[in-house]
Amino acid sequence: MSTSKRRIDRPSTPVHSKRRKDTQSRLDSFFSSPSVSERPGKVKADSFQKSIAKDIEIIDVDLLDDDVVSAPEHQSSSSPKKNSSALRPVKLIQAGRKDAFANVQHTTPDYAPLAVDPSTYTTISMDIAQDTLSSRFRSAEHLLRKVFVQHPSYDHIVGALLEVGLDGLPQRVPLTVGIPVYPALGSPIRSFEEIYERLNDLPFSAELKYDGQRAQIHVLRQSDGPIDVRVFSRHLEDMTSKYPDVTGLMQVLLEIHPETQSLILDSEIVAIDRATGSLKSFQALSSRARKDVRLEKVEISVGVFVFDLLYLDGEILLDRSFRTRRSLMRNRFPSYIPENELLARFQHVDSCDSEESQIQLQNFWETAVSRHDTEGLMIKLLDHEVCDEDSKGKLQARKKPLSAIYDADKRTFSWMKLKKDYVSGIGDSLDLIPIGAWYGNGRKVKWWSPILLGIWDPDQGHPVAICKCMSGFTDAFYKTLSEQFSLDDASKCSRSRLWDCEFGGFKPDVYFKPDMVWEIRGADITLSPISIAACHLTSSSKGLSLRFPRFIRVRDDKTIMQASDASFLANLWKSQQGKSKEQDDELIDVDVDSTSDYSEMDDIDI
DNA sequence: ATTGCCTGCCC
DNA sequence: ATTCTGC
DNA sequence: GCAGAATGGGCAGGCAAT
Repeated sequence: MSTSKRRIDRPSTPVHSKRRKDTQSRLDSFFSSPSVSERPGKVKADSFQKSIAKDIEIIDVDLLDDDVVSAPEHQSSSSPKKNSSALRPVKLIQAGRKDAFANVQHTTPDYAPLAVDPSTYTTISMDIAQDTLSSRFRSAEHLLRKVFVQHPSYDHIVGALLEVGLDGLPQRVPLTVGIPVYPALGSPIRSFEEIYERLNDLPFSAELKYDGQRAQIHVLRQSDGPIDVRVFSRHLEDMTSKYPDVTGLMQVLLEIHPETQSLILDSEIVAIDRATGSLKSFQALSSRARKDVRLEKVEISVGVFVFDLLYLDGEILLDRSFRTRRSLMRNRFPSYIPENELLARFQHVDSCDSEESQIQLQNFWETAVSRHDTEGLMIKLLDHEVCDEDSKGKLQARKKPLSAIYDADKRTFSWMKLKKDYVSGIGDSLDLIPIGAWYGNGRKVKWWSPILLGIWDPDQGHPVAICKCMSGFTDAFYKTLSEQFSLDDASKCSRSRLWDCEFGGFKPDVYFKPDMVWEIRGADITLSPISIAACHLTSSSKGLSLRFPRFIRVRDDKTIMQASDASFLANLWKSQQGKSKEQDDELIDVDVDSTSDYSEMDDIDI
């Protein structure tokens, strides 16, 4: 077995190839970026965030398993000492240890390209004191991660690493138009109080949070004229062929702005009604065709609601403050509706800055809550926090100052999402009956998970399945539940359908005796292909279900006959239909009766 | 051709 | 997506 | 505070069975 072959160039690692999508090759070929190797990549782009070690595994386990693991001539044939030095990095990697990555990285420059000496690993490890080593590992890992989230190409990174090592890496592999950046994310919060706690009076912007699809749009004017556009999803999938209407929009936009060479925008693509301009549901958007869509074939029009600018004409803007990036974006690229009706619209997200006034902010939130076509607000810190000299040394143990950079791949509190359905008293809360369950997996093997829930049908006098639920339960609750509904007690739980219920398309492993009521929260009511709940009350005779269902609490005070019923559900659904602006007043007739509990409509204080 | 089932991706 | 748990 | 795990509804697309 040859030890000299660099397995980096092999098409894939057998062990890991199955689930890996061919993202890398597409990234590398786009805009004729300088591909380092011709390898048809098999690297899953987002695995870095799961564990750096697991990704480098692709590069280096390849190396190692050829050169070390499956090279018995290097080891004794029978019982190789499990911790023999040459195997150490492999072990670390297999154990998912992050420092394994750094270990490998540090040794990378020592690889002779065609002849790897496995002992290199430990030689280096042994020479350096453990703490020095681990701190070096940490900073190496940190640097690599930072480079990776702005330019997720292993080919480029490994190539640069072999040439210039860690130090020159950021300059060698910078953010590049055509290579997607891992998007910045927002942390969930549940009140304005929490905003002020976190931001402590620093100015922020509140943006409407639209219910669409995240899109990072790259635009590059090529030297010979044509304008290249790429659209990437939140997980960096290339969606360009799904959105010819967005591509077309960006091309005309650059025709209007002949001075512009290149840019990267962050945005939400939202389905819109072409006639009225009102927003359509997420479900409408997701019914669009996804592959090789032709502009004339587009059936659902969209608006591109832009909210950030990451790159402009050769300048990387990630480290600028949000205020700077935003004003650059707004001033340079005003909202625009193309004449060609087939093209997407270019719009800025609606927003209200905290500097305007408390009243305006309050109104903004209330508007967001009342219209049913938005999810809530995104709160974004506008400026980097500055630590003044006085407080520097002496004052309290300060937290790290907040920054308003574009923090690729991070869920920070400089971006917060305040969704209506997080806030108690707002959003859809249902009282549902557990009527069945499935056997759990993994850490939930000992318990029932998910649980099947039903509404109450007063006409038939039995529950009707509406959705499954697996979120919001504590381990302790699961335990209790497994005792309350045990197959040992056939009066409560059974493999066969002993109790009168309708299940629609749901086929649980076990059935529960309808016996209790739980409060379940969700974001939206959906028209469901498998639920038959309230199906006689919907236009399409499809049933209704719940988006993002999660358990809130047991309703000991309710019997199953007091659970939410079909008409309550149907009213919720109707009230959320077609409600863009003010036009929904006639429809709202949700009876706030005994079946629901709206008692705790706590206003949120601003 | 049509239907059903599974995967992969969106949220 | 949401949530809980363990480091 | 963060990563990891388990799994929600629902769509298009692809493939196999009818």
